[in-house]
Amino acid sequence: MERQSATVACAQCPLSGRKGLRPLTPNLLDFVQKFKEGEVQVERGGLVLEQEKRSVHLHTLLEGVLVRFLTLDDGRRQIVNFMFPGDFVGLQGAFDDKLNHSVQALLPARLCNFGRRRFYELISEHPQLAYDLIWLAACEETELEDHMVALGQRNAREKVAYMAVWLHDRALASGIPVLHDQHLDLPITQAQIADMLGLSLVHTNRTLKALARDSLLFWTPGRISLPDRQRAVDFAQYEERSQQLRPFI
Amino acid sequence: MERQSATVACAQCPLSGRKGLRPLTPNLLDFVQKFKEGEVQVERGGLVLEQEKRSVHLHTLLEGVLVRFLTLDDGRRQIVNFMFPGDFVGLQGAFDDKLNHSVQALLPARLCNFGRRRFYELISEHPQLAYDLIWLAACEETELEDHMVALGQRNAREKVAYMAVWLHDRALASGIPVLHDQHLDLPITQAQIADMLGLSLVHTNRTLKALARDSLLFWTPGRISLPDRQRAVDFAQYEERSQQLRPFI
DNA sequence: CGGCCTTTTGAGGCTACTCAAAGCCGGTGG
DNA sequence: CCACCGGCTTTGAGTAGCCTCAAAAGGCCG
Repeated sequence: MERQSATVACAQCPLSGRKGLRPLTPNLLDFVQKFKEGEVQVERGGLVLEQEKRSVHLHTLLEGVLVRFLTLDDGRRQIVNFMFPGDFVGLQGAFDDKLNHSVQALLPARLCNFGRRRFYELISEHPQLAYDLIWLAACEETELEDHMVALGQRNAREKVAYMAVWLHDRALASGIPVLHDQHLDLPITQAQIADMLGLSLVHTNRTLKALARDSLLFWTPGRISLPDRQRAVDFAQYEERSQQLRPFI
Repeated sequence: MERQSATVACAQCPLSGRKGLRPLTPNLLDFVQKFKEGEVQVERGGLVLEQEKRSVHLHTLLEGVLVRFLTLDDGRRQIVNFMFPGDFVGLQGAFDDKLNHSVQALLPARLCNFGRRRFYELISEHPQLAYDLIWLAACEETELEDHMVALGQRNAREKVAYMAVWLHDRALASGIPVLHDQHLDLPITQAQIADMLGLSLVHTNRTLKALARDSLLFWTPGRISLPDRQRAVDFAQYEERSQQLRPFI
């Protein structure tokens, strides 16, 4: 499921220069290097973090896409967010002994490891890093709030449209290829769409069909196509967020 | 709606020694004092922050209870969280020019003001403050995730039970009085319950009736009573979170 | 007393759910 | 090379949970 992989020096961090991300200064790269404790590679479907367990590491996602979800005792699942390169993974692990959520790889992923024990040390010497982490946490909060609006206030079709546009935006903003600005290749199953939007699997399928019939969006296995983004945005009442360059650590 | 009020020195901060909160060291109190730019008092129903606007200040909630919500263009509202004394209000305002949500006072509230411009300065000199802020942000994230599970996976009765138990927990943990460990006095309208849980007003009302019929909980205007907390917890599949002392700034 | 906000109740309808089963596709092994 | 298997998608049928429209009742305040 997981395996260690050859570690890349921070100076060669694949995130430096990645579209949408604000590069770290050489000075900070040097500093962060001292905290990097190798990398993990996780294949498609593999678990990065597991709910109820405690994590030894915090991570930065170097490559790939992740899903974050909670599971109830009776098996119901709620996907709370997707994570893209540059995102900080497992922040809660720095404070709580038990994790609130699980994290799974949607695409083969590579993550950078930081020791949980040295977290305070990591942020205390360079306030810039602390500032950036708070920034990322604030972004994350904004995203969750937007997802909540979708969950609570939108109907099935609006929900799916919202999710499609959001994924497109997020992919574009983090340098995941989007062919012709329309086609996003991500292996998201209908069961996952259902678990994110609080819909049943069957109704999710029918809703996808309906949206395709109206040519609003085509969510085929492995690909999300938005022939007319603006129309989808309007339909979903999607609220555009300012796309600043995101920091990463 | 808002008015300035007599400022209290940080050394006399009403949050020091408040139940559930970890007091600041005299050293830090002194430091924070330099950033305090007065207070605001907001009456019941008054707006603390407004969506789409930019805020000049960040705040710490000294007294009272707040609701945080987003509004769609067509008027649909989604309440995303409630805030209790010690909570940091308006973190997003430190980074984005436009706020994602509005914040309204549920009880008469008093807030401490910090200048948005000096945010970096505030966290950079004392890493402890940065660390605490990241902690609070992580807590907030956990809460939102739990709310999302309620929104996406629970039915109407479970949702209401979840919300009641959660509010009780949060009130207890921040020193809001809960009579006999059962009765929490909070003026939450059925419309607000509906807006938090993604239910219609009518159905919310019927659900409350049904829960009262089963003696699971009594949510009368102005008061939430839980005669048997454990039964409500089980019914809602409420997940208990570790209650550590929360930091505040 | 009148007006406004909130709560309550009734009736009818649609959205989304459950149960069930078939089709599809890629992978595996005989 | 083909049969088999498991995971995912698709479709049908019937139903229940929740919604909308509508209106009355209760409570608070000027």
